[in-house]
Amino acid sequence: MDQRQALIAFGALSQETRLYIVRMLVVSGPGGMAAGAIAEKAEVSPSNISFHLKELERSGLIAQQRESRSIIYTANYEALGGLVRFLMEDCCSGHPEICAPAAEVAACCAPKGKEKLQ
Amino acid sequence: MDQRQALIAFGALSQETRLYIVRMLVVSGPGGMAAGAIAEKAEVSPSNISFHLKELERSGLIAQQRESRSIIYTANYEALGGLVRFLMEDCCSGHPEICAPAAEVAACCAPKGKEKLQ
DNA sequence: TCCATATTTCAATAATCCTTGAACTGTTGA
DNA sequence: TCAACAGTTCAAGGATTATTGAAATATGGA
Repeated sequence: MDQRQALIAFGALSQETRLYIVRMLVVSGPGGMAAGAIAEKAEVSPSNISFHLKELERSGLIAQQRESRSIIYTANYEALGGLVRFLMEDCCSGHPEICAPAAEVAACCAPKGKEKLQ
Repeated sequence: MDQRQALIAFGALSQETRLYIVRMLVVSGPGGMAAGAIAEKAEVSPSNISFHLKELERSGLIAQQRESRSIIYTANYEALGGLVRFLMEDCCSGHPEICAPAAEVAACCAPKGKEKLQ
């Protein structure tokens, strides 16, 4: 994740509908969701959801794949991780204050720590 | 950090000059930087830097304090940490892929791990 | 008090982004 | 092949955001 990509990603996340989509797709997992289902959940028109999905795909935060008539969108976990990484990249130059809360959240994903899912 | 704040923060970070400012302030530490110095580094006009600094302050990602003639801006590490946390909040619902890289970066801030600064 | 410095505010313009509805493309089943 | 379904694309308009330069505010020193 370089600065150019990060700028696009932050821009993508700075719009209500798009932030909602990303969070929905993160939760929905590798199975993803069809564009229509996303539109319904987000309560926006097909053409509008298409506009935002396209923007999110351009940012690399989500990916698409056709499945029969539907187009399935999934979160790109690697890109999201990269963005978090980018945001924290500088913080270790003497400022653990930023990393601290991140480390805290990350802790719940520790290999052995699966007991506290959700 | 709620969704409303996150939206504003992502919007704040989605502009080149502002992303540059934030990264500069994170590195510059608690001492911060004067508006003029920031403008010079970022190579933009005083009125333009003022516009962006105001936007960043509105987002909560930076704070200001007057010091004699200068106005000193500093990064708000807590807000940045909160944003990282917000971005990762959902990922533990079965998707350690997002947290993994974050945990990796965060690791360098571990209490005992100060040997690997920068 | 007056001037210089440091920065902000304001108004106008330019640029970008979002929404909408109509038309278009691809896919499936009758 | 045709109709229905699932989405996308496009153009127009509205809304928001960014840039610019001129004027205003605040501070400190002569």
